[in-house]
Amino acid sequence: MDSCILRVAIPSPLRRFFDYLPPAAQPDVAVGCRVWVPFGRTRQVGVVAAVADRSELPPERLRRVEAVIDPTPVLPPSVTALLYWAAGYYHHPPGEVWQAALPVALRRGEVLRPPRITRWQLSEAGRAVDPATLARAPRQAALLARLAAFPDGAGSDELAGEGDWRGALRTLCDKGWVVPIEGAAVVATAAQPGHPLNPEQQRAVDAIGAGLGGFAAFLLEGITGSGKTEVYLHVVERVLAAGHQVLVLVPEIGLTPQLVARFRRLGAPLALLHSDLASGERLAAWQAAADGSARIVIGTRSAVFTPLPRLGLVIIDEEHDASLKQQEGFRYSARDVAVWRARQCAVPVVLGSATPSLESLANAEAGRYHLLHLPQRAGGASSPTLRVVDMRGLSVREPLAPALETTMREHLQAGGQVLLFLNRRGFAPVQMCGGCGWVGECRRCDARLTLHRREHRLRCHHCGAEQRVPEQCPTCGSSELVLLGHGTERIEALLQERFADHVILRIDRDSTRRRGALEGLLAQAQAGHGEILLGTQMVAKGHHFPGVTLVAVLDADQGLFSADFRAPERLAQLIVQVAGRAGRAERPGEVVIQSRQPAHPFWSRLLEGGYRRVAADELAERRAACWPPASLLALLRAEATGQAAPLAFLEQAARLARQIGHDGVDLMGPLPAPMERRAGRYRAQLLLQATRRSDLHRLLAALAPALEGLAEGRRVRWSLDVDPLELF
DNA sequence: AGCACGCCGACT
DNA sequence: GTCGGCGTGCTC
Repeated sequence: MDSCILRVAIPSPLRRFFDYLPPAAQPDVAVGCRVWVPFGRTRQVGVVAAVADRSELPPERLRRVEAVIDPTPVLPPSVTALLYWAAGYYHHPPGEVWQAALPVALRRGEVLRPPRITRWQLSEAGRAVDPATLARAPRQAALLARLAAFPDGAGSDELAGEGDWRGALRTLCDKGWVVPIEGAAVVATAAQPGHPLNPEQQRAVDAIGAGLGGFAAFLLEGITGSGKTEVYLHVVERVLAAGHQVLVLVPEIGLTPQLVARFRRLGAPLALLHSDLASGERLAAWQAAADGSARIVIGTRSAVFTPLPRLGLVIIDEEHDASLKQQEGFRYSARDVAVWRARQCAVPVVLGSATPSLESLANAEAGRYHLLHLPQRAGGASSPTLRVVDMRGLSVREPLAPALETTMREHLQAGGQVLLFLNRRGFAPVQMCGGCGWVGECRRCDARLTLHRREHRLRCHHCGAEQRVPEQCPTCGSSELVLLGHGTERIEALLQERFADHVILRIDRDSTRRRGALEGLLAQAQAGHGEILLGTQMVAKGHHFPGVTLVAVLDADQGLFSADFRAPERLAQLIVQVAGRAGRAERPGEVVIQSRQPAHPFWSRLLEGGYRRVAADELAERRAACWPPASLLALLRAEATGQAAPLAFLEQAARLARQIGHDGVDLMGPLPAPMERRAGRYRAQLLLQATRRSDLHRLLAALAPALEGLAEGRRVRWSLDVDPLELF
């Protein structure tokens, strides 16, 4: 047989593989190995995706692989198969898909070495240091104290903390108090006993346990505090005992320190994979997963592609969370990829959430997922009560209803903490001239500028642009500038007046910009020092505030009238997740929702039937309106500095689609994006909708490669989003 | 994307 | 006379 052909995935936006001849000295190269290849006038790292015996190209056009980087494949056949599927499903260029599966160090062509990382240990001298001498170096003092708890040395996972902890660590090393040691990337810790299960938890563990050894998908719906994590842990113990690995996907690792800590207590070697790791650490963790030494792998989105030779179970925590979907470039859903992977590897997958996505609920209804329900809070804590406070009749300048203030005082008096939720940061979202009606608008976006009073800036929340706050109206010169609306900064100021004898902690992107500030504020809040906590999105996810007995949603109406068909689902999820912060301990919680639309049916559904009732009604509405999950979407987006180019490209795309034939697929648009101009670029989109997956795929399979050839495509930045979450 | 080629305008 | 703007072509 004549020499074989290597089909290589190369990072480029082109939707195809590239064929090469193997090096003359090495005719056999395995699928999954990285290779250096000449590509155009450059040199690239590619991954062998297939070995063929012939190429569609004439032999004289084939070039030769320059060097084979890996003696054995970095990607096993199972991951290669997963990537083929993902590239096909998302109609994304394979080179970028294969690249997404590799840690950055491997993308650059670095050679794999044994997975060892640096751990740090106190030296003799370090153990003798009197902490008092480090009073003016609090980070060094904190690190020393933490290191004392790890006699065998600690990795950066254990040491990461506030501010420039790496700098502090370097100083300690320079002083000779801390010494680096080379060690395995993952180490086992002492196992600690778990908690006993209640009957529902036990049923869930038994059901999942019965599914081990084959594919099955479980939707674990457990209200906050119902003990989902405990169910995971018990199943994981069984998987570990059978000698298998577990993959745990989480939306953001920073939000799940408690989850990670509890998995750690199982005592099995555990690797974390997330974007905050230095590239060497990430590579070491990836290798530990790939060589099987890490038994538990907890990671964010891209961890779904990690090689796991002994995979026995996949867990997706907070499966409804939008962070599981990549929002740029290769726009994959880590949840959906994970379910496919579990099926391919014949292992069970558990999707956990207190507020499951409508997609997953529909899958459960259709019998594709087994629904496991944890209806009660573990440990007998009672669920919070919800109530809507009518804001009608109250001046728009007043952000707090008197009834809410009264309730706040009651809870504070009883020693409870109060958590106020407002999804709008800054002082005021609009600055307007009382004389002529001028409002501060962003020069680069179709958006208003938010006033940030402390920094004395007008800031655009869409592109980050900043301006000085004008003293007078730039149009008419009037000095009568009024502020409309309330952001967290303004509510904070108001609370400081009305609740002068209480501590107020504001937790939003602005108050936590400094490194370590979030950890500090959270620690303070969780220790019970902050009597009133005020926060945005940030407080809705993950963190527990055991002292909170009252949660109030200050402006819940925003999501009620949005053009986005997912808005009600998101609003319900947000409110239920925020409500879950209350009454975690023995004290029952109370949740107050301020609304100027108290009669809206959404509220009665949520109050009477909880998340499940809202979800059921929304699902019915989606089916009536033929939105997902009753239909399938793909969104073709385009943006450019000029207004016409995106629309022209999409018109051309729509014409192509008609040429190809779009039976079973509706073309909606092209239309300018709801916020047409953002960061100086005009944006437009073409929505494709189908009831059958096969119809949509048939069209996209022909359309996506054809778009690459469009001249209009060179004048815009375009991308294809299969199963889009955001229609903007 | 990343790079090179080629064809037109405004400069030393 | 060139430097450089971006439209176009190509990548096994």
